Amino acid sequence: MSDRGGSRLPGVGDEREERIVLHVDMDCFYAACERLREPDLRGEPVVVGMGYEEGENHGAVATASYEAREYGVESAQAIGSALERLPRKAEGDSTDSSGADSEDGADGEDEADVAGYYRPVDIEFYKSVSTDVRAILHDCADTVREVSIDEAYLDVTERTAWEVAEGFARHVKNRIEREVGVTASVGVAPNMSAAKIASDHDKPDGLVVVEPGTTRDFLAPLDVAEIHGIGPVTARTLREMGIETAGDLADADPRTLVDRFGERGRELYHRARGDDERRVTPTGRPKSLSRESAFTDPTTDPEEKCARVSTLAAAVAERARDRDAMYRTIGVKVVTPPFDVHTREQSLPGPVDDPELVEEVALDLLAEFDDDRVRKVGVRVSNLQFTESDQTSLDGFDAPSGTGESRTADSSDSADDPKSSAEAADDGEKTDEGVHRTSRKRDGQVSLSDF
DNA sequence: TCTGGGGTCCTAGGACCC
DNA sequence: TCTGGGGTCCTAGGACCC
Repeated sequence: MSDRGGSRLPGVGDEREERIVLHVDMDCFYAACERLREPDLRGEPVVVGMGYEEGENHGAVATASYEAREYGVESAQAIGSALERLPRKAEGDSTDSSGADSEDGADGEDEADVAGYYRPVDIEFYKSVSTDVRAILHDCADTVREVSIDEAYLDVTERTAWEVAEGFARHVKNRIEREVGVTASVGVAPNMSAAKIASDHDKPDGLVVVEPGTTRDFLAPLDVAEIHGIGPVTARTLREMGIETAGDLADADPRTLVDRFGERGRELYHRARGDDERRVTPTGRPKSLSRESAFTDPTTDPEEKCARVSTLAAAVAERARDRDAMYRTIGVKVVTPPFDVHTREQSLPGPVDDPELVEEVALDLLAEFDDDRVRKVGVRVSNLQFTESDQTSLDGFDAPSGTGESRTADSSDSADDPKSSAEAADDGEKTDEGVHRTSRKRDGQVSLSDF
């Protein structure tokens, strides 16, 4: 290619080159997966609910197929509301189905064919489908950043050229559909931000190419809320400032934006102008792991809260162990009505892999909320360090952070199974309010790890 | 919206250190 | 004792994303 910005220092000079970035976004992924193993669902309204169980009406909508959206079913909606708009298809045994709460004055209750298929989330199955898609993506690009189970960025600069980028993207799309059986929408643009918006632009089964030099014009007419990073709160504030479209935002005075939103304001300003210097980098390791769970009805009962937190603590610890992660910070999340989120966390002197300690610290932090009505609780571990210098992710830049520290893996093994006598003695003293908890700990692990 | 679960990043104040 | 400046870590909360 001809030299554009002038030749730079060899090696580091890439920054201003035009990249070719693909954003691949699976269409209604959970619903598509359900259709994969249950082809009769094709063309039918499908609702996949989390926290939902067959025949029940609690939980929330994770994914609604486009057919279901026609009836006003939306993502994140309570299943109960979804059922009001789109009754459950009577399957196998008829009985309840439509009789449920019945609709108040809704029009046709005798239009019996207006009904949808409700399925609980089966994340393991979706992951297996996702794995197949990823294999294709990695085959098509040098760098892949998986953002979630159904979404990824690809840097394909070295694999194609702008003149044929559309064909390249179509090839990726076609492979996914042919080899896996689900459809994706793909956006192609010179940067991540624009590619993301492009993939969203023609959503089911879409393919949108935004060529270099055209991004700003492409973005200008779009609502600010379509920009990644602008949520409801920011969108409202922007509107109050008279900024409604990406074009308005691109023409705004960046100083005003920085005043209102801090450095994020400057970032959004650049995004609106089609400028985004972020490079596509491979998916990194998680920074935190958590589990949370809502009560069917908000509860005041301390025992109920403790029991739930204990369960979550065990689940989080297990999750961490599965991923070879040690953690140095343990926290809880408590949601009180209407929807106030409170977090408390505590850091340890060094990383541990210690389920009992997770539970102990979590319960301790929870105690502050003993008297509160609580609708939801969660447990989280963070400040992770990965023991196995690992295989799992390609591209391992090892030396994640602390250099020699990963060797603590050994100690965790030995400290795990045999309850040392010192530890047993410690447990006996828990009676005194559990205040001294942090200082005692499993000497085996902690002392080895810090300093 | 009457609100499910799992994440990320940013900000801001206080503690502590030099 | 007070003032100045800079840096890091910890904690809590907010906004956002899928």
